[in-house]
Amino acid sequence: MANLKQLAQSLGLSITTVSRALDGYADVSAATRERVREAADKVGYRPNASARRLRRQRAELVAVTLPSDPGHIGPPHFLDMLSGCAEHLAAAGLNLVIAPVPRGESELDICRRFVDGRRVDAMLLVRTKRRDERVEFLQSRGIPFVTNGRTESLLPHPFIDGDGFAGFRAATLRFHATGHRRIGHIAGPQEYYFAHDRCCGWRAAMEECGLATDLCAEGAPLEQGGYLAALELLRQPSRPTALVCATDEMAIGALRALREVDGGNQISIVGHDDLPMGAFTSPPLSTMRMTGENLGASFASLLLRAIAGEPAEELQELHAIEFVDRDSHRRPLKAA
Amino acid sequence: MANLKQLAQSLGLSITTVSRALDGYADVSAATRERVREAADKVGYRPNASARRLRRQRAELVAVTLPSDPGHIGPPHFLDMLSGCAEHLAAAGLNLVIAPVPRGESELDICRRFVDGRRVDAMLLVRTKRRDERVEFLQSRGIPFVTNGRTESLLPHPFIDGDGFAGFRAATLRFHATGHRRIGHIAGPQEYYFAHDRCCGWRAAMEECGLATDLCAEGAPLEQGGYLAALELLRQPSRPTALVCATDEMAIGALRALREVDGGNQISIVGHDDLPMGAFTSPPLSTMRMTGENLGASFASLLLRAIAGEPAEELQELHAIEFVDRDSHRRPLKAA
DNA sequence: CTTGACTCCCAAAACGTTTTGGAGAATCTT
DNA sequence: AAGATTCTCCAAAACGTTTTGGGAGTCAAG
Repeated sequence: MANLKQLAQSLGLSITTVSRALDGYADVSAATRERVREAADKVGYRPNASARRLRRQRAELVAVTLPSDPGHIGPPHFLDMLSGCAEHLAAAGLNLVIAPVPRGESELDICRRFVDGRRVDAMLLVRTKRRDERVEFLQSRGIPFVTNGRTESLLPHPFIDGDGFAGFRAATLRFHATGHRRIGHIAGPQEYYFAHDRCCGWRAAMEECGLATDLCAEGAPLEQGGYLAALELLRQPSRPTALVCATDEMAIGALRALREVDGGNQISIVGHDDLPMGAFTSPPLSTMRMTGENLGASFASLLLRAIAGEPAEELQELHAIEFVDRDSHRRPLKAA
Repeated sequence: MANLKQLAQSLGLSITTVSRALDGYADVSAATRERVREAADKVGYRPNASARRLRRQRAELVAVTLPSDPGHIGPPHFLDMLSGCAEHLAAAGLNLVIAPVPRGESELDICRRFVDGRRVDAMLLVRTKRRDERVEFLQSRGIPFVTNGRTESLLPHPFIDGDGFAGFRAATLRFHATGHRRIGHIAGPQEYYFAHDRCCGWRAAMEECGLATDLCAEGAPLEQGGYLAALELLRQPSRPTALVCATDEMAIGALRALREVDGGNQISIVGHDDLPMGAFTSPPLSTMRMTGENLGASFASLLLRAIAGEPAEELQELHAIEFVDRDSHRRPLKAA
C-alpha cells in the first residue's frame, strides 16, 4: 500500500532521504535514520520490486530451464536441489523461476526469451547435452550461467558435475576384482553428457581388463528404460553376471527384469544417484553418489559469482563419486 | 540492447506509435504496423520486462512456497506438476518462481515478503495444513491464490484436491469385502489435511464394518516413515493382514518392513500417488491416484481465473480417487 | 462551407525506485 | 573571521514501458 512518496510525506522528509535512510547510507543522520526505519516498520513498507528492478537494471531473477520430456528433468530429488539453490539465491535477493519448455518450442527459444527480454540476471541449465545449443547461445550473449553437467563446448563455462567416468570405471573394476567377467552396462541416452561420460567410464574399465564391450544397452533414464534395456541384455546368449546402471531409476527397472527372468538374486547390480528409495528395494540397491553436500547451495554460490563477473575457469566443480555399499552388488557369483 | 526509444527513432516514429503498433492496436495503420513489426523482428526487440511490470502494476510472477522439511514438499513427481503449471502460466505471460522456506523463517514470512513487496500476482500453496496460517494471511490480504489440498479455513478458497476420504474408505471396504478384518493404516503427519483426510476415510470404513481402529501408526511421509510405522504395527499382538498407506513412498518403506519380518507375501498393501516406481517394486504396488490429467494445467487455469477475479467458490476442484490394480493388495489371506 | 466522423499519429504523464550533483547549515582550521 | 570541511538533506533525472488525452489531416454528409 505504502510507497516511498507517502512515507516521505508522512515524515516531512524528501523521497531521497527516506530511500537512503532505509538503505543505511551514512549521509543521513542516525536520528533520522531511526525515525525513518521505525515509521517504515510500522507501515510495513516494502520497496516495490518492479520499480527497483527497472531502476537498478537488474531482474533479480534467475531462471532454470526444465526439459519437458518426462524423466529427462532429472532424478526425483532434483526439486530438493532446486529448492536449496533458490533458498541461497533468495538470501542474495534473487528469486529462482522455473522455465519449462512448452511443446513446439526449443530450449533455445526459452533462453532467448528470458535473456533478450532482460527477464533474468543469470540462467541455470540442467541435463546438459554433449553439444548443447543453449550453452553456445548464452556464451554468445555473454550472460552469466551455470550448468549442471559438463558439455563438449570449446569455450570453458561454469559447471558442477560428478566425475561419472571415474565412478563408473571404478565400479566396473570393482566387479572385475570380485571375479566378474561379463559386466554389462545399462546406459542412458548418449546425447546427454552424463550418460555418455558414465558409459565411457564403463567401457574404459572393460578395455583395461581386456573384456569385450558389447554388453551395453541404452534406454530412457527411467525405470521403464532400465527394465527394457535389462531384458535386452538378458536375452544375450551369454548373460552378464553384473550390471552397472547409469541411474538408480534404471537400476530399479532392471531389478524387476532380473526378478522376472531368473527370479532375481543371480545378477549383481549397481546404480547411481543414491535415491532414498534405493534403501528400500529388494535387494537394497548399491549405488554411487556425488560427494559434497548441499548441491543447491553450490549452484547458488556459483551463480552469484558468475553474476559478479568471475571468469568461467574458476567456476568449475568436478566432484568425486563415492560408492554406496548396500547389497545388490554382492550377488553370489557362480562359476561360469 | 534495443529499447522502444531507439526503435522509434530509427523508424522516424514516436514511442507511442511503436508501442501501440507492436501491441496490435487499431489506431495505427496496417502499413506502419507491418513496418514496425518487421523492424522490431530484425533488431530482435523485446520489451523490458521490469519496465512493463512497473507501468502495468503487475508482477507477471506467481510464487509457489516449498516447505523445507525433506519429504514434505510432496511426491517425487511433484516437480513435473510444477513444470506443467509453469508451462501454462507462461502462455499467459506469467512465470513461476519457487520460494523455499529458509531456516529460521516461517512459510508465513515468505508469503509476506512476496505479497507486500508486490513481487507476485498470485501464490500457489502446497501441502496445506488443516489449519493453515498462510491461507489465513493471503485471505486477509485479498491476494489471489490456489492451494494444493483443502484446509479447514472458514472462508472458502480456491483449491485442487483429491477426495482422499472416499478413496481410503473405498480401499478399506475393498479389503473388508475380500475377507480382511485386521486392516491397518499407515498415516502421514496429521496436521496435513491430506493425511488427516485419508486417515478419516480409513477410520470411517472400519467403523462402518464394526472393526476396531487401533491398528494405526503415524510417520513421516517418506519411505523411512512408512518403514518404522509398519514395524510398529507388526509388533502388535495380532498383526494386521492388510495395510492401507497414506502415500506410495510410505508403502514402499512398509514393503521392506514386511520383507524383514515375515519374508513378505503375507500381508496385502495399498498406497496412494501412483508413483511410476510402484510398478517396479516387489510385489508391484497397488495404489490409488487422483483422476484428471495434467494437474499442472488445472492449477495454472485456476490461478489465472483467480487473478481475473472469479469468486473462490467457483474455483474448487475435488477429484475422485481411482484404484490402480497391481498386485500388492492381493496377498493370500490365511484363516485367522 | 461547415460539421462531424474517422484515421493516424504524438507529447506528456504516469509507475516507484535509486542515484547524481549539489545546497545550506554547522563545525573545524588557520 | 574567513575559508575549508563535514553533516544533513533535497530536487531532479533517470530506468523503459503503457496509457491518456488530444491534434492534425481526410472525407462524406448536411
